[in-house]
Amino acid sequence: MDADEQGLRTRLVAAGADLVLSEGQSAVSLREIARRAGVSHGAPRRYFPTHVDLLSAIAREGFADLTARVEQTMRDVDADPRTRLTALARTYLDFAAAHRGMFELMFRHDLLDSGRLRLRETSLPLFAVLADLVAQVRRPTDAPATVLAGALWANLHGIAQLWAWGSLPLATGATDDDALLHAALDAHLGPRPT
Amino acid sequence: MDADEQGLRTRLVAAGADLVLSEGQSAVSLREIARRAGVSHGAPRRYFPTHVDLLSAIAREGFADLTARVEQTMRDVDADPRTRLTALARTYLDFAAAHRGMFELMFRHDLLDSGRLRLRETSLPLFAVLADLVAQVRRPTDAPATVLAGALWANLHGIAQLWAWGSLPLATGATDDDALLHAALDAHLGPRPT
DNA sequence: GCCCAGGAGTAGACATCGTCTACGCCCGCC
DNA sequence: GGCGGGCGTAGACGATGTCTACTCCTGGGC
Repeated sequence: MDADEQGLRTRLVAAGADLVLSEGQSAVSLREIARRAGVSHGAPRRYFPTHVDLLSAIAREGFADLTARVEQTMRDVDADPRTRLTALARTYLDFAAAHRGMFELMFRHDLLDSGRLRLRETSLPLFAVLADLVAQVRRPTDAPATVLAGALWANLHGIAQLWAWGSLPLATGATDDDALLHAALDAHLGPRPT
Repeated sequence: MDADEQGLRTRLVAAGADLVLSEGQSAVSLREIARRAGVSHGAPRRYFPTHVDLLSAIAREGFADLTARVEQTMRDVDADPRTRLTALARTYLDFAAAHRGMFELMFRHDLLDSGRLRLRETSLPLFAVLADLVAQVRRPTDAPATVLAGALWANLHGIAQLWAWGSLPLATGATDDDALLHAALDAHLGPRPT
């Protein structure tokens, strides 16, 4: 099962993922992906009717990658839910910073709206992991579990984007995002138990 | 000072803003903007060396619009800082929902990174308004003021994007974003005083 | 009154892109 | 052994961003 032996569909998605990771979103053209995969510019069309379909498949790969990283993190840290949430948040932020182009692609609204490959639903397993942990640490006076989890996800997502985009470093003058991460966790989940 | 009498530079930015508001980001091509402004496709080049420069000017217009809306909101609501923060947050979310294409353009990382027109700095006045209010309601045990404000901004931004993009409605099953907004405010600023 | 220098916009060329269509090649099956 | 269909090629088309050569017009100096 060498990489060269895989189907063209798989190779196209892999080439696109490589490309967006290394060169950014603007480099992910149909024709460049086809070139990297060693096929003509018309070849992708047999598997992906439009460019958007191919990009959606690449974005799915991104969600799969992020989900896998989170699950690996969940295997690596101990059982305390709060510790696990902190590690999950750290993984999310690190992913966004290290794979900015892919992170951007994953949340392109035109891809999400296109409904190709049910891209929007692809984030649900990830949210489920977060929601499960949130439910374990939720205090009675907190918002309902799904609201609390949604608000926390949004906070992580906002920090990830605004930080990676450079807006938050500029506005806060901070040099790393750790303070923001812990501020968000403390705000939504209560102060970290010592 | 009729609109037709303004300089081409102004007309191009206005045409681009109209376009991104009504047709979305993919419609904001150099040539289409030039067509709407009634000039040839080469004309914008005299004022904006590249497409990115023109898009950055349009995004600046977006930040100016959002800032103006927030300031208008600040004039409309009473003096209680917490009430003002709630109104600010509501304005931010409404703007993102009502002007999705512009909101998206304003936070395109390639525009922010290009440094054209110091686009990234354009969000600072807005952040200053938020930070000022946050400082007024900050409790002694909270995170430092800039961190608290940054975390809250990120939360608002995350809710705005994930909600407008459809991810949060899908994940939480909610039909409006009010619960998320108040959950975020309560989390960062403490429960709303009755 | 003339000239002319330079700003402002036009128009065409070029490479690239996404999409569409017509065409070949090759492998397996009867 | 022939043939049909999946798989990929190749060329065309319109659109885009950028570059360059050009035209037009206007205003100031003599």
